[in-house]
Amino acid sequence: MAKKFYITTPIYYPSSKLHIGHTYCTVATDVMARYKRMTGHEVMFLTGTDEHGQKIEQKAKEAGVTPQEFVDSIVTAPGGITDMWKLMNISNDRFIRTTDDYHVKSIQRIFKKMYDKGDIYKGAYKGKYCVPCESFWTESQLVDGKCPDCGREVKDAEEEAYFFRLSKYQKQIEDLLSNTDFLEPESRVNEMLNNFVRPGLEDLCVSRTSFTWGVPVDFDSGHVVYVWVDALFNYTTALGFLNDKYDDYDKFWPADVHFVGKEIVRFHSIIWPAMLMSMDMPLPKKVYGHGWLLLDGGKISKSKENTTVNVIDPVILAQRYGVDALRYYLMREFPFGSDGNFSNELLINRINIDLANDLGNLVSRTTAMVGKYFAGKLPAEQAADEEKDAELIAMASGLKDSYEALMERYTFQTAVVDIFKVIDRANKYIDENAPWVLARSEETKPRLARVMYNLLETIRICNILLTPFMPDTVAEIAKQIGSDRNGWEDVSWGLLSADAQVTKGKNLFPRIDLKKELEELAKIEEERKAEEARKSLPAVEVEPQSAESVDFDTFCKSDLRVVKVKDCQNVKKSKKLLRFTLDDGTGTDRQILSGIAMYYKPEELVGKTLAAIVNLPPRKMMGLESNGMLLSAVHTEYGEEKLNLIMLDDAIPAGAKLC
RNA sequence: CGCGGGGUGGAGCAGUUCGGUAGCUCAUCGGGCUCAUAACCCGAAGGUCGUAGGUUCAAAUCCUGCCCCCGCAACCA
Repeated sequence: MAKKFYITTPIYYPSSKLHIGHTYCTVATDVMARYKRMTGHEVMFLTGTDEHGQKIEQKAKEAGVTPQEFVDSIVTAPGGITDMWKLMNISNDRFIRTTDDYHVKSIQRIFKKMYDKGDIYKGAYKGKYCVPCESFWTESQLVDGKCPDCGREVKDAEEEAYFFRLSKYQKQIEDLLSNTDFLEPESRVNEMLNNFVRPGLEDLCVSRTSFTWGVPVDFDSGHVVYVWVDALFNYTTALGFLNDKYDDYDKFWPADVHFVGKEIVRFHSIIWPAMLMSMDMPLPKKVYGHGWLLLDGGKISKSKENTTVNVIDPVILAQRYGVDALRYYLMREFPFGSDGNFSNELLINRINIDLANDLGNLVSRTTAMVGKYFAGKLPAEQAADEEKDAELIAMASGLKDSYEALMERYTFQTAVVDIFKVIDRANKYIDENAPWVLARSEETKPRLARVMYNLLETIRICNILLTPFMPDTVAEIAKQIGSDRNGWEDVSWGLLSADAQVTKGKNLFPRIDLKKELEELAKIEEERKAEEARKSLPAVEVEPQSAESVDFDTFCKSDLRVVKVKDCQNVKKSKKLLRFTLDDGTGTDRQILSGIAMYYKPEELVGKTLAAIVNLPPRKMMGLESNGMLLSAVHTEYGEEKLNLIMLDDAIPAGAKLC
């Protein structure tokens, strides 16, 4: 009976297109799944999408479609997520959508079960309520104690909601994290314990009444199941837990490993096991929190509108360089557990150096020589191995064990690096033996044949081990060296048949002209961005005028004054705040903080004449006091917010009143 | 004292678990080869491993203080 292996990616939230960060996680999972299949396991590889929630509901509304139509357009439509995984050669066995009928039914049953057990109870979600907006806010969401949407007063209110007794599992979770290797890498464990577990776990709100796009609580209409129960249990419903769609729960649960990004480690290492404990279900054997791909050292974000940071489109990269090159880069460039940099330059260099120069070129020169010297077929007559062949053969033969150990620990980077050490050694071996010299005399032909055989054999072994990373390339190389022994059990020296038909094929990885290519990419990116902006967003938008009137006396209470900028500095540790020292005509400097650092450099504002309201109550920001507010004009251009300070004629003296 | 990650030749990284000659790729310089994708092979120069102290026969690695960078959080009148 084959050993079982169940592995999952997170289910992604399809509020917009996925980016290379999602690709990274999914590729890593795919590599692991393929590795396990290769080594004889019966694998279940699950990925999918988490399609409920307020944000999707909102986005759909904006787009003028139903939530279901909205998620369909991102998940299953041409060019959607399922297409993307096909393009990336992802070998998932199943794809779950939380809107799938069977999942919804299962979740309702799970929710009821936890309720019946008493681990889910009805309580009240205390907060601030804004009557006109009909919305709930938490204390921290309020702006100056008022509704962040409309700015009106809010009042204490309670919303009925269901809670999960997370606190009940405090001890067990603490024990699970601190005494087992449930969560890896270890650096994440401390983070969880210090931040969340040791301070005390609070019961978790698991239902909402503020939106409807979710799994309905079937015994209490008006409530929908909030993300935790809905999304996390996907790992079991996709196996048929409490539904009839599938029948693999007993076979595959518990999962061998959940691969997750570090931002959701918390949910998977605290909430998820607690809920499973509540359900008396076995826990997954491991949760592995991988790192993030950083762009120029900064986080990739779906919503980031910052102009200098572009969201990398994996589709474009895969089309230009090939899926395998991209997959290889993602696994090779940095360790799986830590953050790593992504840039087009790093990617192209990696492709050129490892794939074109080392691997591609090795295959190319080897197959070319077998073709040239032996018409594609090595003769039976071969010399015995010599002393100087030993190192190459030993390296290639010894690779399997270390590779296996590394893959089992998810150290993909090192596994790949080790393979390439052997590939490097093979290139050196060619130089040492100078086959072109051996080819000059009939006498040395048997030796030549042996050298070529050793090269082919080295390539064959490395090639098999690269299978999880570059499935297409591996098949092509096997074809070129004429190998029909390409399985895990074939990773053993000397199995290539002596008369294998070798064919020099196309270049596996053509070299890329770095400079030219970077220019091309920059051009594509620019065009794409301009196009998108023009297509989907209006050139200029302004906020609609207020319907509410303000009486004259109230307006007159605002003391608006002309001020001169004496000094302006960035506030340390803040991206948004500038600290102004102003002359307001009183003779005493006035300090105002303004969140406009994204729009202005401090030095360009010194000496300017601006307008400010000066009789606002003082307010502290980042520990500094702000006395008033600078006036500026805001509008939106192609979806991007623009801000201009109101600049006045420098002839106006400081302190002049605006009325 | 909010939490976490990090600072290693010009660039990007490994090494830190379990102290013992500081390693890889690129870039630079010199040489070799001509089978191959202007690629491959050899050699050289270049590092007080952020900083100050401590433990030790021995510290990039263990301990303590400090500085700087990044992410989360907060803030954005």
